[in-house]
Amino acid sequence: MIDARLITLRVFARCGTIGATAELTGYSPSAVSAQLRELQRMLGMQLLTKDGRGVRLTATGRFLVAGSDTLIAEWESLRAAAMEAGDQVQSHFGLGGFSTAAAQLLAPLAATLRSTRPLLEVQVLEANPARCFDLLVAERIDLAVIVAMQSDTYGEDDPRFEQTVLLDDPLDVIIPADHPLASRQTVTLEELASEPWITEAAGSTYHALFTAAFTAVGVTPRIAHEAVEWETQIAFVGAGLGVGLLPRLAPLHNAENVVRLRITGKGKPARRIVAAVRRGSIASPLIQESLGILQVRANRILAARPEDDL
Amino acid sequence: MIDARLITLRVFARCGTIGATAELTGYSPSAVSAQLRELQRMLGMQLLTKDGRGVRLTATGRFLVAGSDTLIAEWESLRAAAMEAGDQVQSHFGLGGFSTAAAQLLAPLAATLRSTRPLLEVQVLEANPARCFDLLVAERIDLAVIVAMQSDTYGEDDPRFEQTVLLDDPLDVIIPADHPLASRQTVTLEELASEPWITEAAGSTYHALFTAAFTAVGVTPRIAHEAVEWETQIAFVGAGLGVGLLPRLAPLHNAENVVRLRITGKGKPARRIVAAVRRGSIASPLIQESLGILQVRANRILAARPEDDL
DNA sequence: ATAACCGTGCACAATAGGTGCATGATCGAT
DNA sequence: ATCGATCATGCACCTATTGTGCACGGTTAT
Repeated sequence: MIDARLITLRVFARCGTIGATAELTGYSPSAVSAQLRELQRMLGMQLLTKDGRGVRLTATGRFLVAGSDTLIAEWESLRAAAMEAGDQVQSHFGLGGFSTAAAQLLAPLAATLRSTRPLLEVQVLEANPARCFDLLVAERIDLAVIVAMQSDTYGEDDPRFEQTVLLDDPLDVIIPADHPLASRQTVTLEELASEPWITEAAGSTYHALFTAAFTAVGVTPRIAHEAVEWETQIAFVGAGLGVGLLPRLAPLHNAENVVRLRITGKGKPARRIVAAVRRGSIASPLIQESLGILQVRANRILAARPEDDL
Repeated sequence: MIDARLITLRVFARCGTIGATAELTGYSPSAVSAQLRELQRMLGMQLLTKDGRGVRLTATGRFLVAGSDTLIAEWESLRAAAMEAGDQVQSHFGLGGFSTAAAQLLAPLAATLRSTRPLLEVQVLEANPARCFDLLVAERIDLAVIVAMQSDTYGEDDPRFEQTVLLDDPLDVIIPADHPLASRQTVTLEELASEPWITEAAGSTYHALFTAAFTAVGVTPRIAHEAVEWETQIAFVGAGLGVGLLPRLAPLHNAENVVRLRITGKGKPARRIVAAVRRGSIASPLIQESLGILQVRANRILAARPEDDL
C-alpha cells in the first residue's frame, strides 16, 4: 500500500549499498537505482548523494526514512484492524527464522496454518536474525523467529518492529564421552575454563552469545577451533578436539562420543528466542493466531524440560 | 506515495459510484473498477458489494477508508516536514477554487508563485467548493479556496482537511437603478422583503447562503427568477426583473441600470472564504508561502473597504 | 598499475495498467 | 410490461511503466 519505492529506500537505509538492497528486495541493482531516482523525482527531493564509489542518504533522505517508520506502522495497524474488523483472510504469509527455530517452531507453525487455513499460502525463509529483520523491512516476510541479541542494532524499542518473547533456550555444554567430566550431570563454566573451546566464527550470530556467557562468569576461554554448523561442531567435539556450547533446542541426534551436560552456577547462559513482526501488524488476526501457536509450542518445549531449567 | 488504489477507494467513498469516481480521478470507469478489484485482491479484503445496479462499500471498506484519513495526513505531514527540513522544491502545485476566488485570490497567487518559483508548475482548476474538496481527496489539487458552508458535509473538523479563514466577503444587494431605494446608501433585508428576488438554482452552492441570510432575519423572500452566473443575475436585475444578492468580491463591472447597496441591520449576511488543504500538508513550505500570499491579498481587500464593513 | 567494487545508463523485454466498447443487470418511467 | 437510462464489468487491444542484462566510468584497495 505504501509505495514500493519508499520500502526500497528504507531497505537501502539499512544496507547502505544499492547492490545489497537489490539482493534483499529481489530486484536488480539497475531497478533499485531507477526506483530511487524516480522516488526523488516524484517527491522533488534529493535523497541520495554520491559518496566515494557508492551513494549515501542525504539529511532529507534520513529524515524521510526515520519519519516513515510511524507511517508504515500506521498502515500495518490499519490493515490489521481492518482484517480483524472484517473477519477477512490473508492470502500470503511470509515467515522467517534461523535453522533451529525453523525446525522446532516455524515448521510446526507452517503445518498448523496449512491445516487451519487451507487457502493461505505460507512461505518460510530460513535466514539469520539480522537478515530476518531486513526481510521484515523489505516486506518479504511478515513474521520472524529470531535470537534476541543484546548487541543487536535492532533494540527492543525499534519503531519498526514489535517483539514477543517465546522462550529462553539454555545453552548446554557438549564434551567428549571420554572426558573426565563426562559422567557428571551438571557442570559450571569455571570448571571448563582451561578446556580448548570450539565455537563459531567471530562475527557470527552465536559467537556473541558465546563470549557473553563467559564474560558473565569472568572467564576467558581458549578458542581452539571454529565451526559454522552445529553438526560440524558436534563432530569436532566427538573427535576429542575440545568442548563446546550447544543450545538445548539443537538436537544432538546420536552423535558418537559426545555427551551433553547442563550448566549450573551463576552463569547459566541462554539465548532468548523472540518473535518479531512489523510494528502495527501485531493486531492482525493471522499474526495473533501465529503468535498463539508459537507460544503453545514454546510452552510445550518448556514443559518437557526438568523443572530445574526454568 | 500512498498507493493510488487507496486514493481511488477514498474518492469512491465520497462519490458512491464508479462512474463519478472515474470522472473525478480522471480515469475511465473500467480502470476504477479494475483498480478496486486489484486493491481487494492484494489486501485480501472484500471492500465492495453489489448494491442494486451499483456497488457500495462493505463494513471493512468503510473501516479502511475512515482509518486511512490519519494515514494520508501522516504522509502529508511527513512530506511537508521533509521538504521543510531539506529546503527542497516542489515541481507541481495544484490549486482549486470557485470563480470569484479564482479571479481575486488564486490568479494573483499563481502569478506570484510563478515569479518567485520559476520552475514550479502551477495548475489552477476552477471548481465549486464541494468539488474542490473532492479534488483535494483525489490529490488532483493541493490547495483550494472555497466558501465555507455551514450545511457542508465537510465540517471544520473533518480529519481529511485543514482550513484557514481568509476573509469574510459580505453580500450586497443589487437593485435596478430606477428602484425607489436606489438612491440609498444602505438598506436592510426587511425593507426588501416583498421584492421579487433573483437567486441561483436551489441546491447550488450559493443558494444556501441566500436562504441562510433571510432566515437570519426571519423573512421569507419570494423567488422570481433563477440564474446560474452572476452576470446573468446582474442582467436580470438591470432589466428590472427583481433584486438580488451579490458578494462584494463579485465585480459589477459597468452594468447598466444596476445599483449596489450595502446591507445593514442584524442580518449582515456574508460568505466566509477559507483556504483548505489536505491535513498534514499545511507545514509544507510551499503551502505556507501560498497561505501567506493569500492572507496578504485578503488583508489588502479588507483594507480597501470602508471601515464599517468589518 | 591493476583488480575489485559500486552505481548508472542503455537497449530490450515483460507486464502492469490504461482505454473503448460491448454486455448484463437493475431501476424508473411511460 | 416495455423501454430507456444508469452502472458496473469483462474483453481485446494498446501504452508506458518498470524490470533485466550488460557495458561503462569512477573510486578504492592491493
